[in-house]
Amino acid sequence: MPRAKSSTATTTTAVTAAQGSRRRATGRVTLSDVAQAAGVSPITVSRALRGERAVDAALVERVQAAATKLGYVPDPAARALASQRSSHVAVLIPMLSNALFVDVLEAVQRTLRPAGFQTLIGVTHYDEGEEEQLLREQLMHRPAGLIVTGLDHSPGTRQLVAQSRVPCVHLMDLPAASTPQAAALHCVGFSQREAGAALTRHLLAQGRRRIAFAGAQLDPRTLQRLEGWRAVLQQAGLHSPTLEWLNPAPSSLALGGQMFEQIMGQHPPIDAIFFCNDDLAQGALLAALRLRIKVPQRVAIAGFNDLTGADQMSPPLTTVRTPRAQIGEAAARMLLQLMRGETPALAQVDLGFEVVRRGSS
Amino acid sequence: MPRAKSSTATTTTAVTAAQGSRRRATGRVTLSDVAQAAGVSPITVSRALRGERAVDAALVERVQAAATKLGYVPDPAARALASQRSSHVAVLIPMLSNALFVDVLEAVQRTLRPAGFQTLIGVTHYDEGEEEQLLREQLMHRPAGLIVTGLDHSPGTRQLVAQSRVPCVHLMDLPAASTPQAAALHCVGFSQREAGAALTRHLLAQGRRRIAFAGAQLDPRTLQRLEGWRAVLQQAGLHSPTLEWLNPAPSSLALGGQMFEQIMGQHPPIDAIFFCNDDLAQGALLAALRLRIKVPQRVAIAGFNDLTGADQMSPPLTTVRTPRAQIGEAAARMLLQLMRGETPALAQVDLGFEVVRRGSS
DNA sequence: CTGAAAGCGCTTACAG
DNA sequence: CTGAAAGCGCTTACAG
Repeated sequence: MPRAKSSTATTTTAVTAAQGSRRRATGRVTLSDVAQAAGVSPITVSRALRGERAVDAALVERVQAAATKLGYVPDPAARALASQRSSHVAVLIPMLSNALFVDVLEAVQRTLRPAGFQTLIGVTHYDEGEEEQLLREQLMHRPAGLIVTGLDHSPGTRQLVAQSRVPCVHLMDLPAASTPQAAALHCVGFSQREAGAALTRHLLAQGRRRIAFAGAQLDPRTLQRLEGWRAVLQQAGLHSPTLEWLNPAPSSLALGGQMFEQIMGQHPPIDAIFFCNDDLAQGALLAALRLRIKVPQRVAIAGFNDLTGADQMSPPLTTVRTPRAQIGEAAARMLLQLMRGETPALAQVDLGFEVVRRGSS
Repeated sequence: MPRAKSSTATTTTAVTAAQGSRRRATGRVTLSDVAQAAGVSPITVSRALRGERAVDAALVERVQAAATKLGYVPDPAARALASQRSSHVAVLIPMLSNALFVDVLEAVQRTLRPAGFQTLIGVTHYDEGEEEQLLREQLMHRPAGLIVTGLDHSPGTRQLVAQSRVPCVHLMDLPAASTPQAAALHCVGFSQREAGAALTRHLLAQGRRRIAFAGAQLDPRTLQRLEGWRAVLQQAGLHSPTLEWLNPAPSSLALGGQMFEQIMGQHPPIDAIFFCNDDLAQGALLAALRLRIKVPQRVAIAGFNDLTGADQMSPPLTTVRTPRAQIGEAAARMLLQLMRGETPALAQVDLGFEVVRRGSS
């Protein structure tokens, strides 16, 4: 019952208000409105609607009916203020122009949304400083969870994550060593190093001997593939630093074409090129067409990630298929568990990879 | 001064607390802490920090110094609850796998972030129902602004936007007719119809007479390009329904290849194909290589949007360059104005397009 | 130009 | 299993 501080002027209003549920200035339907309609206290409504157990089943039903009837919609801001936790999940990825991360994101969103979480996307542009700054901003919003790409971050970023105590899952990578602190990390990915090694072994098995590695962006995962390549070639006694072609510019079709042209000018001649990402490799394949260089006869070409178009090229591109959608989904599921306070069966999930042999090698 | 309900046991604590600023249970530095440190009231701190005028310059400085010293970070949830408005901007786009929208988004984020707004991305998958559902969820969060793709939406979506009274800017399109309600819309784009017509005129000018239109996804903007193409061909007396190849599946390289193969089987032969998006056209170019069909000798090929790789193809792809980054930025700027309560000089901004002639036509 | 009061709409302990 | 009280951290009128 509203206690109108009744001057005579306000009496009518007070009576009207007393008839229906009490209306706020904002006109919003609130928890109290639902409580009044259902004949229970607001806190019971809160519990019933959130599916908290320890509420009588009959009451839950009555409350839900009232909520539906009034068209009640919870206010996330009020919820966040009271509970010190929002329904946002912050996701940090390097670049949206790399189709890889679009697929990851799609899977993450598809998993998180039905559970009632909004995704807040931060694009770091492969820049540790920008990542830290983005994280700082996102943490202000008290996200319920965090998904970040990779395991290599600035000390500031690591500290922010730790201090925030927000559950966090890492994507696309696995810790190399099994140190105690590595074991504490939650992550879903595969061994980039192993994948690089496997593709290199494939090229060796095809009889290639002068296998170049062409890398762009030079982010941590690219460098791990490089390491895998290097280890295999060294073991075969076929490694030489002159086989390493590294360019810090972002990966793109055009850059792939340029690198291909450069590498093909090298003597003694290269007989295979492992590009660290499919867009580079596709660019190389297009350049080969322009330059009338036969692939794989003159040179074998392989890419990484099996992005759109890999199978459309002439010849179709040999590459490594990475389970990015599965990684996104598994990471989101693991995060969901962590946010519920549960402990995932496995803190570190290896989803593997697959060398896909096509015509280019 | 904290009024400790002092049992003897808590006395020490109370004294300690009285020395410093009063600490909340959460340990957060609040507006009140800053106020106390600066020797002013919380509301003055609020005003000073938000840069609201009508605060003495000297005070502003003192407040800012105190805030910095204490490491004060405003709580967005509290802010949103009190002001009924968050610092989120919701952005609705059809698909992240279309590179077009990645560029738009990048520009939007780059413009909005420095102004203190977080972007909430919703991917509609070109589905009106999903768009409406996403909008409903995002509106729960009381965004300060809204950016949506295109002008065609379900009645429910339109109503939600109108009822919410949240400032809204539309992307990528312009209203066709100048009805009063069209004039009330805020939008930044270009005429899809005109762009379709211009590209068709280009093909006609090259002497092509049997110009097919190959469209996928069949979203509103694709259909507008189709209309532009149709109008030009009809005027030239060269239109026939059999020239229209429409497929509702999502646009992709692979689909472009398939469509190309189908279209090339048609009699009498087609001498040019206008693909509604570059990925289709690129797929067609790749298929032409496989099938050894000469482009542009046997058939001219044109795309739309000038996406990555268009200039890398053999032959390079003729297409329409669309100013998507500029559109994203201009839309974000316009929204910024609207959110400040200002009226943009122009409610509808036409950023144009450009036919880029390359080797494929 | 500055402040005291009230309130935004929810949830967290604490009782019973 | 249910509820009354207090509080989350800010801003919106309303005064002066």
